[in-house]
Amino acid sequence: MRVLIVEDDAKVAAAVGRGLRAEGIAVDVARDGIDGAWMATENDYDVIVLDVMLPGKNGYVLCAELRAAGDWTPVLMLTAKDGELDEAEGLDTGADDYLTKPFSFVVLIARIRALARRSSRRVPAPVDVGDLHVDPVRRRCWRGNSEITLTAREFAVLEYLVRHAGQVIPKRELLGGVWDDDFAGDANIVEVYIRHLRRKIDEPFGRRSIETVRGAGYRLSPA
Amino acid sequence: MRVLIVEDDAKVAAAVGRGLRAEGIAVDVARDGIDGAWMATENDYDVIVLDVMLPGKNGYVLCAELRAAGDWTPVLMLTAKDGELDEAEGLDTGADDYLTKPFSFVVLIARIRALARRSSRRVPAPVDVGDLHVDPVRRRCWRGNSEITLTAREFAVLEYLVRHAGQVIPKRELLGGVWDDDFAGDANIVEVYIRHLRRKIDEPFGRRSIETVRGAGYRLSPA
DNA sequence: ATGGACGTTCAGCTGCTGTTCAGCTCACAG
DNA sequence: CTGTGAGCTGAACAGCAGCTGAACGTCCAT
Repeated sequence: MRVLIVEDDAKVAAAVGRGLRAEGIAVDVARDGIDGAWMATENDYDVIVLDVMLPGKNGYVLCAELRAAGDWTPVLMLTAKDGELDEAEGLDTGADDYLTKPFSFVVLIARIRALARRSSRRVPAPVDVGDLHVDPVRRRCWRGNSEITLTAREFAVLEYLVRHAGQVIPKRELLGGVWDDDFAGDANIVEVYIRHLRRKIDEPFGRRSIETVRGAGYRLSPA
Repeated sequence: MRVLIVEDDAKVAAAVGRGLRAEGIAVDVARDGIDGAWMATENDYDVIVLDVMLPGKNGYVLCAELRAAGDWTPVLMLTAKDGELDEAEGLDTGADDYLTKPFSFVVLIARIRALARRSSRRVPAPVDVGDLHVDPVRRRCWRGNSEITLTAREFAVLEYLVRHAGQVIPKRELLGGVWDDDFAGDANIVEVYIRHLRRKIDEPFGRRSIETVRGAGYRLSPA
């Protein structure tokens, strides 16, 4: 899952970002409305979290622009304090949900998940690749009848692979799709997680469903 | 991915070129508008990075000419300093994005990738030439029912041939299209890869689909 | 404070793959 | 028929992409 946060308050942005990342969600942060608009159009997010009060371009305007451009990515609007802005107004510009500060983390995450699940275009439904069964909503995964325990990041990688089953996914794409855009580290991290996944979903079952395509990337096959 | 940079400042061009190549992107550099126009029309790029201030022919004019000629390769315009040129003007002549100097490398690369991604959505379809089936997305290839394993470079060469099936492709064009344009090595490398491909996709099947056109190049035929 | 779970980094290893090279074949011109 | 150069071919080699186990640091629950 990939989320864009448009928030000028660095503290809030950092805190929310950390929290979501701990949940295995890839987070990009934009600090003003201009950047936010650009990132929203250039990338594919599951949910966009919009602060209402923004330098450059306020949240309502930004949201309305996205909708006008045909972008229906679910938007969660953050209002600075209760009553400051009319909820109805927020919903009218095309936001799908709103939340008033201060909010609890748990609620924020729950709402983000709900929005991601609700959006009909995406594929929140469980996916099968051969006898591998992945349920993004419940964050659980089975090979045949045996349930497999995965960490947040492992699940995120597997989910990405499953959603593009059969295709070759370049390492860079995995990095961009599962980790943050500004992830500075070594691309080797992808290999490490592929290793973890293989050890959990393939080796115990004598399978080899995650293939390496040298010089190109990885491919999840039903094999 | 292949990028053309039209930039008269040798320092900037060199730095950007080095950086992009380190990212695995093939880079060609033109030093003025005239050269840039010629290279842009002669080769097929994923993205063109245009400096606005250019000797010979400025970036806006060059971009407008490309568009007029039906070339819709994504263009990223570089303006020397903020406000020097109107962003709207840049976008109006057909540029897809702009960036003001000085810019950060990370941003430049991100924007280039974004532009390439946006346009690359149109070419992922599998191609058939006779009973040879090539699927670029899955990076797989079949002759009839038998799957053929190819290395990254072999696949790149075959993909190029398949996309221009029936045409005679000069060795130089293959070198330019599959390798980096300023590839320093021996052109014999093309012959070597043609040999590899023949051994994999023709000889085991008693075919001769890659023909040599002496003095001209190679041609992939459905035979 | 302690211990564990998790994400990330690191260094060494392995085998594949891209490239070079030298000698060969063969088509074509004279 | 013969010379020439374009193209063919197998082998050799160096570099690096990918694999792997382990160590490290951080966060969290106990």
